[in-house]
Amino acid sequence: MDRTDQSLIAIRRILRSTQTYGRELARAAGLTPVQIRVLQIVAETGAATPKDISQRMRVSPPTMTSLLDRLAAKGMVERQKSEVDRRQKNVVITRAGRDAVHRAPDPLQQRYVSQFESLQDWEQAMIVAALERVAAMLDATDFDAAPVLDSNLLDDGEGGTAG
Amino acid sequence: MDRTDQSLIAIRRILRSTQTYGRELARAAGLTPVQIRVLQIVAETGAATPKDISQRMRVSPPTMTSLLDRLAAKGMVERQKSEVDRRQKNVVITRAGRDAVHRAPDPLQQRYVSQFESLQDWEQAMIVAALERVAAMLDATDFDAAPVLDSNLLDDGEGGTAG
DNA sequence: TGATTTACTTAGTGACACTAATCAATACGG
DNA sequence: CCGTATTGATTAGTGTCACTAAGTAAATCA
Repeated sequence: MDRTDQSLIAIRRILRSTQTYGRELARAAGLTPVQIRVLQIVAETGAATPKDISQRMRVSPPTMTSLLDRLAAKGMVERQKSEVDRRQKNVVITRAGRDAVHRAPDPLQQRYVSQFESLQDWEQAMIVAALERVAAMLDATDFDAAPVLDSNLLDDGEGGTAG
Repeated sequence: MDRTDQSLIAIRRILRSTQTYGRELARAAGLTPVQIRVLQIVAETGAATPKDISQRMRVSPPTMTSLLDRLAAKGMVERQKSEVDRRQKNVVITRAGRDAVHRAPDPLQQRYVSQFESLQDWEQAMIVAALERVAAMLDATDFDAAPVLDSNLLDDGEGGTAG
């Protein structure tokens, strides 16, 4: 078992725990993980077109339509006609949507943050460096993987175009 | 933006790229990511009961039934009656299933391994240490998160109970 | 033996993902 | 300016994956 295998196993453990655990936690907020992700993106960008969101989430436009249908039915988002291009619609988050995102903080936070923050300073630094290295190796994509972080940043965090 | 946020962003980038990228890659093998995961577990354990697999994947028994139905319909697995308990069934992988797992190596491997292996030795060590730290923080579950690694290890890797 | 538990399946539902086709609005070329 | 092509969003239809509730068969226990 070499280091490559070790690192892969660790990554998979991370994936697995967040995925499965994320389902339970999101459901406690009455929303699915995917729905929360959409809300986060909408909240972060202020007003995005369906196409924007679908590209950001790597999902086809029809999928986004149905996701937005569900979120709109729950009163979490609204679709407004665009002024500049009447084919487009601007998706905006409602008060209820913003509240929901706040109530359903990211699954990662729940079990991770407190532990991370209790680490030594040098450990935190090492972990950040390593994670960013790994992310860079994996995330070699063209698109702007603007990090949807946590709901605390969403209210004022409009300019989240992490390039 | 403190270190906690940085680490969360990095983790999310990892999750996102592997999730979305994983879909495409798994489909190239004619199987979905979930199906591959089942096959990996079955291959790794030799013969597992549906219950075993469902618990391992954190999925309800009916879900596992339908997953196994699909895999059986494709000839990837077989359900054999258990000798010790006739309520149980032993799920075993077929030749075709093993081939499929081989053809569809983990998405992680594809973009990650070559880059990782080109790193300096000290960098590899640092990354492994950091990833395992993060995994331990996230993966605070009761069950044995036996790492399904890559298909190359499956043929002989029976004893993969990483506790 | 009869009641309970356990393992798996069936039935029914919902979320999420896709492709193909549709409709409205914009952009382009002559 | 007008017709065609392109673009943005939706509708229609399908398949996978997830769940709960209920059913069947076998094992266990009182």
